Amino acid sequence: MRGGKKKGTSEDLFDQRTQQVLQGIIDNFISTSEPVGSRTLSKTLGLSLSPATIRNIMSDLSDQGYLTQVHTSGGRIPTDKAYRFFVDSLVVADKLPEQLQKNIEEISYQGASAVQDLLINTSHLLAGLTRFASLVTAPKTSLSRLQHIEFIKISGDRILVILVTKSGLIKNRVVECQDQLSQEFLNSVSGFLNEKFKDHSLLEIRKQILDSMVEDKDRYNELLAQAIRLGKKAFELDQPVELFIEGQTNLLMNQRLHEEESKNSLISAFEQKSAIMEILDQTMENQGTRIFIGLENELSGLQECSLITACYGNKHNMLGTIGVIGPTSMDYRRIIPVVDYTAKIVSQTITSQSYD
Amino acid sequence: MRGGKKKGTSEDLFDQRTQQVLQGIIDNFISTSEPVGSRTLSKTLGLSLSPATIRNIMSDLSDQGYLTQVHTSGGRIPTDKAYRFFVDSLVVADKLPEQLQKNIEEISYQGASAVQDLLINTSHLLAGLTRFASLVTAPKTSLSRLQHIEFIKISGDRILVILVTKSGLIKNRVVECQDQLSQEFLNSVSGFLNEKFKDHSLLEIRKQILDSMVEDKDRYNELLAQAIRLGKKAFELDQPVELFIEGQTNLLMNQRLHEEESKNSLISAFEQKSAIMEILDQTMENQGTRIFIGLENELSGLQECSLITACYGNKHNMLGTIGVIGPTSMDYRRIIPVVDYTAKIVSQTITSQSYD
DNA sequence: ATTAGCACTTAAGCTTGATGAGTGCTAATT
DNA sequence: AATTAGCACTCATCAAGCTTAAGTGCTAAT
Repeated sequence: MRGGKKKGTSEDLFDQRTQQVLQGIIDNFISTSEPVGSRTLSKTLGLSLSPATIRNIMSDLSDQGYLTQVHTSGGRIPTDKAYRFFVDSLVVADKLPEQLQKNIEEISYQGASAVQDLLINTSHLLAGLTRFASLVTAPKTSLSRLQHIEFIKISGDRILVILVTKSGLIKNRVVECQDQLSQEFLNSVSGFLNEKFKDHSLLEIRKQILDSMVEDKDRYNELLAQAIRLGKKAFELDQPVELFIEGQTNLLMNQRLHEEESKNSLISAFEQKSAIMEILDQTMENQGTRIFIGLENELSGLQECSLITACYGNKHNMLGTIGVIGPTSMDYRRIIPVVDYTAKIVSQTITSQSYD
Repeated sequence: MRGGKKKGTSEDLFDQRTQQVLQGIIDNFISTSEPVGSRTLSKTLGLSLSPATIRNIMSDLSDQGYLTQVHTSGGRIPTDKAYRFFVDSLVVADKLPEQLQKNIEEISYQGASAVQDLLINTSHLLAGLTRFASLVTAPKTSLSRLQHIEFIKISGDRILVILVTKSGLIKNRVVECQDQLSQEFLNSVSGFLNEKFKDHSLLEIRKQILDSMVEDKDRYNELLAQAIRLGKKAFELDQPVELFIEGQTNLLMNQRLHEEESKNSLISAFEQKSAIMEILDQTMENQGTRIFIGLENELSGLQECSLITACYGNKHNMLGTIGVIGPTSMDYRRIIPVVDYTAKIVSQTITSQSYD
């Protein structure tokens, strides 16, 4: 009645029935993790089609790359392409059960007065709710804007630098300093820096400081000189990868990844934190939930997994990313809304705590 | 020649040969993880004893609880008791290879200006060197003595509290405060607290503050009143369990723990961080390396593992504990010196950085 | 005290055959 | 023209039976 499925071209527009069959296979496989055959499908699927008919449809789907067979005879399983199709046609994700919503909302209360705590709570929560591995990145420090900087002398030659960003991040680090500086002097320095740089992004500040060092290096104002010297130390803080990963063990214990080898490559993937950071950074370009299925993942260890991410941020811009990593055959309908809503709550919490 | 081994009593004093056999079995099992039989032993062991003789000895050892058989016939494996004997008779642990020493010494350089960083490095290192799971506790905050406290106003009603302890821990937390307090005022408050409480332990400080609140609650000195109020907030900081665990996946991937069930109970053991902390806290009573083998562990999930711990601290007292968790059949000769030396280096580094 | 010899035990590996779920293809049916 | 029934074929899984190798305990010889 509708568009013919046997067009000869490799168009991937299938009629409604084909789609239902594919859907059925995916659903079935997601819940059982077993290859699904024509007979089973004929029964579980609402449509009253004989196994033979279904076989024909499945055969077409295999040709188009939506299904594969593990063994010559033993049912078929969805490919990455099938999941992609499935996810794309998932117009409206499931509504999140109220209980889950409440669970998620709780992260903002659990004594998370600093952003870091909030993020740790979040990664706990995601790992717990999904029983997969969770990823959470901290707001990128270099893009954050300065809220406050302070120097505290804690011993003769050690100064504690405290940096608070608008997004609510608090960083501290001890720097050593050969000159003996009094606390009063340090106060003037931080006062100066606060006044001059408040609201500027850390990246910008670093740049300006480096510039002034070049230009004014023989300036005779001692305050200024020290301010620049200390400022350089404070702002050049390399950004240690701030990535919270949790629930890796969940993933390893997951029945769906049984091969020893894939587990090992997964572990080594988790060890490449900076590679993961990079991927997550890229997701910040556009808002909303993003889904990487199997081979779509750039990191080879994750190519038997799916990665679901969502960004959080305030009204001005996106700050960081949260996500989960699970088997490609995860229950997308359940997981996507969880990640989505969690990102929303994190955003809200951060916004309400930001100092804008 | 020497004390008879067949005394009838259950004395566990065996002659040298018996001991050598036990040693051989343990060594063999540690390196192969396979039950070891009389024939193998007869060959690998230097002594020229026939399998039959060795069988007799093994039989005795079984009676005394040092060996068990997994199957009726299939070699024997050492029990916890055997490892305990082995470890106890390990008078001098192996000398640590120089390369390893160097690796360990590096932890103090990797940009660890704050104690927390040092501890994270340490837990990384231990997990990496042993390929087991590592545990590191932070110095107990309540026992640490105050080096410096500071309040920074970061928005209308939010105050950042920074606490530096003598041991080099830096803690920060945001507290909310209904009264509008100026930064100058906060400076006086922190000045007051610093002066009054420097060098006191946090526990003590908290107690004194609570006492003053009872005694002086209607005192009219505003500075004092606020100092106490803020101080209460600052020092009542619950102590979130500061325990760094790393390399759990190492342990799960370890061939020696294959049963699904034991893996699961191990995972749940790791989730009970506070229980682990408690065990580690107890080890701080006496210095030196401590070893808990199998059932000696109080936490049920760890009863198929051994826990090796050592404390670190400065000249005055022990601050925290480091340790590793591995299979009972780990290579104690190699692992013990690693934990030992690492603790030594951590102690040195902390001492050199402490503000005493 | 030690050892050789022997009967016995058992895990693990291998083959075999039956079973059942699944497939592709063709021919009959609607 | 689409659907279905029928059939031959494939293959994983399981159980049964068999063999092998490593190990044990016991007894008798050394």
